[in-house]
Amino acid sequence: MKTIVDTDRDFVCEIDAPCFQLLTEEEVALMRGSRTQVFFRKGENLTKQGTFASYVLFVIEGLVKVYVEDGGSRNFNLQVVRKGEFVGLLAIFGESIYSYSATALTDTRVFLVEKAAIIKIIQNNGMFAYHIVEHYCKQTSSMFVTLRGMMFKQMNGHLADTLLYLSSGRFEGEDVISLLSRKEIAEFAGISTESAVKLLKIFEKEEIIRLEEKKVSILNRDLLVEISKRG
Amino acid sequence: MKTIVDTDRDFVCEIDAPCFQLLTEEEVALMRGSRTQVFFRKGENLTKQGTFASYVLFVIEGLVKVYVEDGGSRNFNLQVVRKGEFVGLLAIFGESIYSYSATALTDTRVFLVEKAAIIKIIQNNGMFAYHIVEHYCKQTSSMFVTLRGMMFKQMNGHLADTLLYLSSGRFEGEDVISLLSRKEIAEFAGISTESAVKLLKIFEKEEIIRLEEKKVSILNRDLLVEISKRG
DNA sequence: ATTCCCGATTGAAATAAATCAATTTTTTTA
DNA sequence: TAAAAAAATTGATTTATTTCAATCGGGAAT
Repeated sequence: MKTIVDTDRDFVCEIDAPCFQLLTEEEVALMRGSRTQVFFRKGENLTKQGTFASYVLFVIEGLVKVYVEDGGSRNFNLQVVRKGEFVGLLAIFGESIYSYSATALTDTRVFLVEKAAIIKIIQNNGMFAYHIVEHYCKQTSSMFVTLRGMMFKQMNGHLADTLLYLSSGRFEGEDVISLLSRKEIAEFAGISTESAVKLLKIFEKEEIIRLEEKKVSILNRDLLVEISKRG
Repeated sequence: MKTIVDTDRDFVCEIDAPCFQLLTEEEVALMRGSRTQVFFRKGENLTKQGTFASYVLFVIEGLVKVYVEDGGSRNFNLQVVRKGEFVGLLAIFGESIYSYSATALTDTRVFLVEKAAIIKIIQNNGMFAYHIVEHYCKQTSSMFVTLRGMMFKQMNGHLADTLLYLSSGRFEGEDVISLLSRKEIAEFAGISTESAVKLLKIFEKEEIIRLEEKKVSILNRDLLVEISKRG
């Protein structure tokens, strides 16, 4: 991990995320004092599940895969985080242990904010806290959706959900799927790599998707939605 | 659902939950103006997944089962909520749709707080917001644990986790398991009722638990923890 | 260019758990 | 109290999906 401290540029100029507009000058100063810019190369870990979390990460540039591990070799990929979003915000409270691991899917630029600074600002600035609460709500909501999906659907549905998620507008046209190996796609769907490979072929045969190398093009989104709904 | 409005008693006297101590008189007044007391009989629904959520529920007395549904007949039970805890707080933001259903395991007394009142107080009172954030952190953390469990463990581990959770100190000695049917226990473990029944028998034979009618006594908690860890 | 290695692919076998079907027990209702 | 309904139990069967084993292919290193 290469740490490149950047004290010259102005914090507020860099960060135009909505929630930072809410800070007073005092709070900006507090955060400026406690943040550090860091680069992560593709494949490097931003957080590691179970390790002590003393800071929160805010993504400035790049894509990050968030996943949970079973300790052994199995992972389950939860989401792809992009610029303007936090990683590790959960660890602010309670045990200060990261609940999940995160690795860079592309070269990624983040800044680290001391937990203490975030906590202080949350306590002092209701509007900022409100945005943090909003973040949690969304995260938790999406966890509910994920959990329900995992509990009630089977392979077809899981893979359909994965393809829909990874090809959604959320990533502003970036081709996230092409950044992933078959194994990683399988880990998003929560199925074995072999199952993912076979099922992708089946989807291709049914003209739901087109496969070219690592690229996966969605040919029939409606049908994917249908498969997702059926479960 | 029987709605019993109770405007006589004093809000603050009733509610000694930590987060309400943080409110200013103004805020208490705001909340007092927008809350309604309601009784739910055992088995009644406090929230129904997918319905519009205009208020948040705060449990004053009783036990509530929170679960997600698949639309059909299958449920997955997430947690048991007790007095002093919120239900439906998630719906404050975003779509205002309950992400989960909740039903009373015992006769339950709650009060309903208008979403708008909660939002206003969060925005104005950083310390209160901080507590709400804490609530979300805990909820999300436990979702991560649940999700990891569901993804990586199998039946034994699921049932062990369920028994450990339901017999934990969290419920102050209340015998939660006895309130549940076999089907409901299975729904906590995320396995079929038949599997739960068979596995409970096996645990009994291995002297990990004792079964008497609906009562389940934990004889060997360490072994359950071991089974939970093994997965 | 050739070898090596890792990821992708494919089919066959194994397996965990669900479903099904039948019976017993418990609870509710009349 | 008897009858009916619901829940629990049990064993047999089915099924979805994983695991295993073997092969293929493309890029990196030599």
